[in-house]
Amino acid sequence: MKQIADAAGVHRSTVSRALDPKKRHLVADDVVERIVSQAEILGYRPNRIAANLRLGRSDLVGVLLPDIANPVFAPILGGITETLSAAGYAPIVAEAGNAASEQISLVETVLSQRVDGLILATVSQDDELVGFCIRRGVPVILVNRSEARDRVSSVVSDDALGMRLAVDHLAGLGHRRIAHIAGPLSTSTGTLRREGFESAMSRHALPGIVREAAAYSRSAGAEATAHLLATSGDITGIAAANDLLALGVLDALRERGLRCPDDMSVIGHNDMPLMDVVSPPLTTVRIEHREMGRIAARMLVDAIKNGSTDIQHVVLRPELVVRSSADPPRSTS
Amino acid sequence: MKQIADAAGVHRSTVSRALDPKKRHLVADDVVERIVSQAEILGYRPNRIAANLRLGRSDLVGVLLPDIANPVFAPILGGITETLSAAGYAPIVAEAGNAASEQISLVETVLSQRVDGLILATVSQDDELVGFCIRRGVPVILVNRSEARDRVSSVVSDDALGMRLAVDHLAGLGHRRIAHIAGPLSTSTGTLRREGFESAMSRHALPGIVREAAAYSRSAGAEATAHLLATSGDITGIAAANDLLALGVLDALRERGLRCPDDMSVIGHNDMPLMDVVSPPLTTVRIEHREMGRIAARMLVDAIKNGSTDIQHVVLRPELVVRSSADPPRSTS
DNA sequence: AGCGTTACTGCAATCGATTGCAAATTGTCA
DNA sequence: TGACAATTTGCAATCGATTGCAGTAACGCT
Repeated sequence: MKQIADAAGVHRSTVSRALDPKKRHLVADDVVERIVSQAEILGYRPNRIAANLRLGRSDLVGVLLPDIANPVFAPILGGITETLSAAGYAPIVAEAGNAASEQISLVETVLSQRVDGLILATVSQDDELVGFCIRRGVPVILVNRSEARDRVSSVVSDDALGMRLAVDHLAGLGHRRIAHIAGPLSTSTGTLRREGFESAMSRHALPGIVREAAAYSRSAGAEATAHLLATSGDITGIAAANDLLALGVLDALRERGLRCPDDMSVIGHNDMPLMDVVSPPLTTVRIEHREMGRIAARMLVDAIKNGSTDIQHVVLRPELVVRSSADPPRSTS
Repeated sequence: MKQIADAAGVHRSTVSRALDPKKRHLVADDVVERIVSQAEILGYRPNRIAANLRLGRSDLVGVLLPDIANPVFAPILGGITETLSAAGYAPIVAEAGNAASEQISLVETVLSQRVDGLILATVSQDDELVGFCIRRGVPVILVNRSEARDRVSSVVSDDALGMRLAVDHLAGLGHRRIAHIAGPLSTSTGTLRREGFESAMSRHALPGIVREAAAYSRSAGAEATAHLLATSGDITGIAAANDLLALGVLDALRERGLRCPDDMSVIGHNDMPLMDVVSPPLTTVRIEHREMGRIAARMLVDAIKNGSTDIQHVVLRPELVVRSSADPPRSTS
């Protein structure tokens, strides 16, 4: 920059102004042109670090995901990066383990990069992480999962509606004995979907059977299903809180020699990639994850730029995707 | 930091030294203690941006992926983030489109964040991106795909071996008419796997039938398969360059009323997540993507820290995973 | 006592931008 | 012609660390 100033015969500050679109009007046109062409010649690249030091920002946003390999989070991350980079920000991704203490130290690390904001996809219902970030004064947006207390903005799917779609579909097919494989109740999705299941069931005046899985994973889903089948034998339909759990249900059924949908109808949640190609193609509740990421990123950028502290909750509308894993119950019933 | 200096009654530079483990020995023990405790009290957080400005670095690494939603890249990214954050670096992820021009401008954006290095998972065989980065003097590591010219380090899978495993398996089952759905030949994986296919076939003294898909996608795989079936009718086995392509093959077979593996054996490549649960469970070639990401990150960190410019190519050993999509051909042959 | 070490600590420059304030130049109007 | 306004440009401080160099004090040794 100094070189440009010398080459153009002006002061560094003039160069700075000439190169900033918002300040360019302060500089005479011919000087601007001289500076710009010199910058071109010298191959000038502004040093964002220096500018950011001065401006007290970093143009960086931290994104915390529970598990990068989980196909649900890939589209979310995609939507986030897309929107963020369009707004001139760059996402720093971090993969959080399970232990809360670990998470805090992970956030410490991310924060040490001086991120301007944070998008969390990891929070549990009552997460100390949120309080931690608030105390640090870092703008935070929750995505996919929300927290019980209303301390920060979030963008999530309408979990209650999603479960209602699933239950209504099963009930509409004629199922009466319907069970729910719940996700970890420490997560908002786990709790909200379970509540959604129960209220939807009671609208049909049906009793709901619920079994909580230890985690959002295939193996946990299989295990929960095994317990379920051992306890309540006459179930004909299962609404899982999550596609991964639904796959676990399928695993458990297969192991017991039961067929889906013939012996048992199964509905998932999320419509992860490839759910149309599993066997049987999974009827599930679709959530627009990519859009979720986009909105979250947009809200965060807004919060950073305008310093707006008002919290708002965006709730996306899920949609039932009917494939082949749910059929009417066998006529024997 | 100035506050700490005042509170402890020393100069800022002393504080800096006391807080840096590598320089702490230059400061008297009691002073260190005073400074550390004051830092604690004042809740001091070092400003990495300032330090990095001075040190001319950013502790940031750019990661370019062709498509975040593609399940193959999620584990790679996972391995990268894991290793990077352990080394004190943070990954900035960017999703590259297809157009090369777009990619360059994307890299410009990433580079404007002053990243210390770059990991590219996007390159084509002869990619101007690589030259661009070299000219800019940014350390680069290629992952998953390599380039034809040997200008930078890379970590990839042994594509030739992978295809040989697939072909040997099919041939071992008794198949004689085997086709290959190749990936885009502009990518190293496309070319190398095709070459691997052909040389493996000739080892068995079999003629190889090859059809190139327009992209690594299900629809492109289905399309290529449709062409293939229309042209050469007596094929009994297909080795796809990629699981996504293999899923496309399955789609095309289904549409024609052909069953897998009864009418046609299919082998994929990559062993993406969920390939065990599709119908039929896919026999495929497993690649340790997460490990690939780890190694790439480690190599990049090494290149950044030691400024080592020597290029090296790490080649990972793939492994055949036998599931249910490949059986002996029907006895009619 | 005198001299050379060693151990600390302070000073001030530096990294590369941004920006409020002041100065210089030119233009405008009465 | 003089006063005042508008337009440009320069000056220098600032963001928050790092570090080479120099200076001081304490210590050891003969």
